[in-house]
Amino acid sequence: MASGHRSGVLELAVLGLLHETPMHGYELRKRLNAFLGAFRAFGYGSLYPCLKELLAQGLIAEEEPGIPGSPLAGRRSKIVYRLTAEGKERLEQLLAEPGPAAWEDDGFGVRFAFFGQTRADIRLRILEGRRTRLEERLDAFRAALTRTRERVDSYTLELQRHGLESVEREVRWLNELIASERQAGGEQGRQSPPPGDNDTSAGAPAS
Amino acid sequence: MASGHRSGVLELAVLGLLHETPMHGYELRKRLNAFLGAFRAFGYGSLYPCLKELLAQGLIAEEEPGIPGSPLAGRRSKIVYRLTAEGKERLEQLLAEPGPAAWEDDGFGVRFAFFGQTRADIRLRILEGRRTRLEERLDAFRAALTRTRERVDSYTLELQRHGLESVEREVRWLNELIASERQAGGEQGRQSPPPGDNDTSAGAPAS
DNA sequence: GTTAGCATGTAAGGAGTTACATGATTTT
DNA sequence: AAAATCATGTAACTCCTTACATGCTAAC
Repeated sequence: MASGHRSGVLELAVLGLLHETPMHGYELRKRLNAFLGAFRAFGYGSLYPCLKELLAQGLIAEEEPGIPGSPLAGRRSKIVYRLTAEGKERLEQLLAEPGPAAWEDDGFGVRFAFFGQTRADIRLRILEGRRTRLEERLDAFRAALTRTRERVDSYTLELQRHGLESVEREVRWLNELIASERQAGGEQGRQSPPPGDNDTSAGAPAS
Repeated sequence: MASGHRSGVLELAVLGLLHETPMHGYELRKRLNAFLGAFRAFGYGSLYPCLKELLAQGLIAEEEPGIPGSPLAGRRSKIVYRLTAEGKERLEQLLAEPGPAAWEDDGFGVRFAFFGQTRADIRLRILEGRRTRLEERLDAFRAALTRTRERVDSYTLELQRHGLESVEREVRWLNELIASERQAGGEQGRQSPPPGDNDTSAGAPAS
């Protein structure tokens, strides 16, 4: 009920960033766009309504200023948000959520960006899901190429060739990532690193 | 007035495909998705409303069956659409339209796919616009990378690295295309091939 | 004669975008 | 004190997706 018009990339990204540290909207947006960088960008018109609803759902809360009862209780012009306990739960659920959401371009991108907060077995599942998705695309695509071979002009063909190569390239990238995840996961005990928060030297691939 | 809720990728793609040959919706959708292949896909829920409105605007028309006054005048179950003269005009206008629409991911993709129907000078302008757009992205991106360098974990970094490389790769691709356009354009007279319809051996890049 | 897939559509709604409006703070 | 830019928001709209509904036609 109560019209949820939220779910998707933005919610996840906001929760994920606020998990690292509390922030106000303006800064959040900058970090967001730096973070998602090449593949997505949001404006305030998307961000603020999203914050509003996350607040209504109790997933985030306005940070209380240091001294309660101080004369600063009036409207401060910065509103700092932090993740609540429920928000943290929701974040974990979203990051681990199986199914299409995690393989599509955007959904995969955000989830990958937060891999540092994700269990090793789930990381692997997401990487493999993404690869399968891309390989399906490649098949459909190659089939279409062979079928229509003769009937398209060279520009169309060139576009498809370039698209194909891009996807192939991403598959190779995924293969490397998967290999290095498997290695890291197989070496020591099992999956899932100890729930002490990860530092910067996590299990990510060597350059 | 009269609520135009059409403009963007689909309209252009439909007009472009119908320019090549008349078709009914079902087939159009298949061709569409084969054509745009890697980077976009549409469902009937998008296509049919689009056809409806293009029809209302007079940009496309239902094909008359061969024999007028024949007993087949009742509802045929296939509705074949063709491009009208106004539709062709609109198509040319859309393909040549300057500004952001032609540099963004989708807008550029469709326009490039129809380069065979586009004047040489416009092709070059679009390619260069796209390149500029991507280079802006690269700058903003590299700046963000340097600023946040130390504060992100290795997965985030890896994602950004991969994103950066993808964009760089597309820039190189564009550079090759631009070079080969310049060469082809500079060799004979000037820009814009004679307005006799182009055959398949157009000026596209060598593999 | 019934499944499979061709063919056409509609209603509801999701996920943002664009353009606008406005106040607070810092810089010059 | 003017200009820049930080900071927060809303209303309207766009463009597409999902789920549904329906009939036709060819194959088995």
